Amino acid sequence: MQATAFSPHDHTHCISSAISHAQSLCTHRGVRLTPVRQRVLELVWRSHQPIGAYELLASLAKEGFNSAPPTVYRALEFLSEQGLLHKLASINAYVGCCNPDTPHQGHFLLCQDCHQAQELDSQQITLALKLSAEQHGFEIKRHSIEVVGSCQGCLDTAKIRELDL
Amino acid sequence: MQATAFSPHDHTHCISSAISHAQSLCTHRGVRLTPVRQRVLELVWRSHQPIGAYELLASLAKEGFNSAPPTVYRALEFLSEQGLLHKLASINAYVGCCNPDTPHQGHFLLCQDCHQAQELDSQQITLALKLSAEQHGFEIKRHSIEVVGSCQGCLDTAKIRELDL
DNA sequence: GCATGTTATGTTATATTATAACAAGAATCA
DNA sequence: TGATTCTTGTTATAATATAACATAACATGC
Repeated sequence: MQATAFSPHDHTHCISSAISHAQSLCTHRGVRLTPVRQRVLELVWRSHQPIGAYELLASLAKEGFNSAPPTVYRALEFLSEQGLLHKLASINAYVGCCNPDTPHQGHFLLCQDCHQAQELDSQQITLALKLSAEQHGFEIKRHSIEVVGSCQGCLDTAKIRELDL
Repeated sequence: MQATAFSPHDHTHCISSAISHAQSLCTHRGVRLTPVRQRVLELVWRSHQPIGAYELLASLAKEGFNSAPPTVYRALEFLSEQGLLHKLASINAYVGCCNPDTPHQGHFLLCQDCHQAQELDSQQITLALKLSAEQHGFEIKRHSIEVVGSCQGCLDTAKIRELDL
């Protein structure tokens, strides 16, 4: 099985690979991954959960970066435009994108227990949405799907607890 | 074709039928559709677009209702719990639910031109999501889908404008 | 180099959205 | 009627996000 946010993995590797990937992607596109932007992306990846703007801002402040809200919101806007992260509107939090090369929309599983987010890549969902929109003569520009529930790990943990009682 | 938010229709009828529906539903469930709650629901339906909490609050104030934020947020919470409206997280706005009897999740088409919202009811989408979640051992509690784009009417209008040039 | 336009950041203030906490009132019901 | 629960009133504040304008850094053609 592939590595997912919900299963144990070497997250340090995730971060460094995401950053180097972002660097080459930006170079290739002729846009600038400035220090603040890169740092914000690192912080987003470093967090094991979707992270809020003001939490990012606090981290930036500790590290001596400028720490007024526009700083982080601008960085988030840039990273979002470049497809390097997604915003989860239902929880006002941001999460790194695993696959920034191919433009796509965010489909997420959000675990309400461990608060981790797993990005989905389901062509079926995209197709079903497309068909449904077509039936209404609707032209899709972008979309977002946020699924809240419990991930496998947390479900297992809960079951084990029940047995212990 | 059925009536949709994007096609012309007698919206006054929508409102009154939604309210009377809500009334009987609340009676049946033994919960109270108090004056504020009913008025908020009416205002949501009266708006031809998803409407924000503070806009609702301003209307309530004009009508002599109490107009501190908790008033409207409490009403919205109640109505949401009863399935009488949905929140659109991506635009922080609320929209009446067409089908509050059968518990379901919000799937919406949001037109970026006329700002109207159309609720979808696609079993295919729900199924595709369910399958995708199952593959990850994920148990869905709730989900939301928000699709931004252009509705048929606005697309047509745009085409006509092009011809006129 | 350096003038110029463009992009990015700094800074202050404020807008927008939402909730906490506690008091008071109204409905329900034994 | 007293106890209980649900609902609303009220004040304050938290959390999220943007406007507006100044300054700095970079890029580009001359």
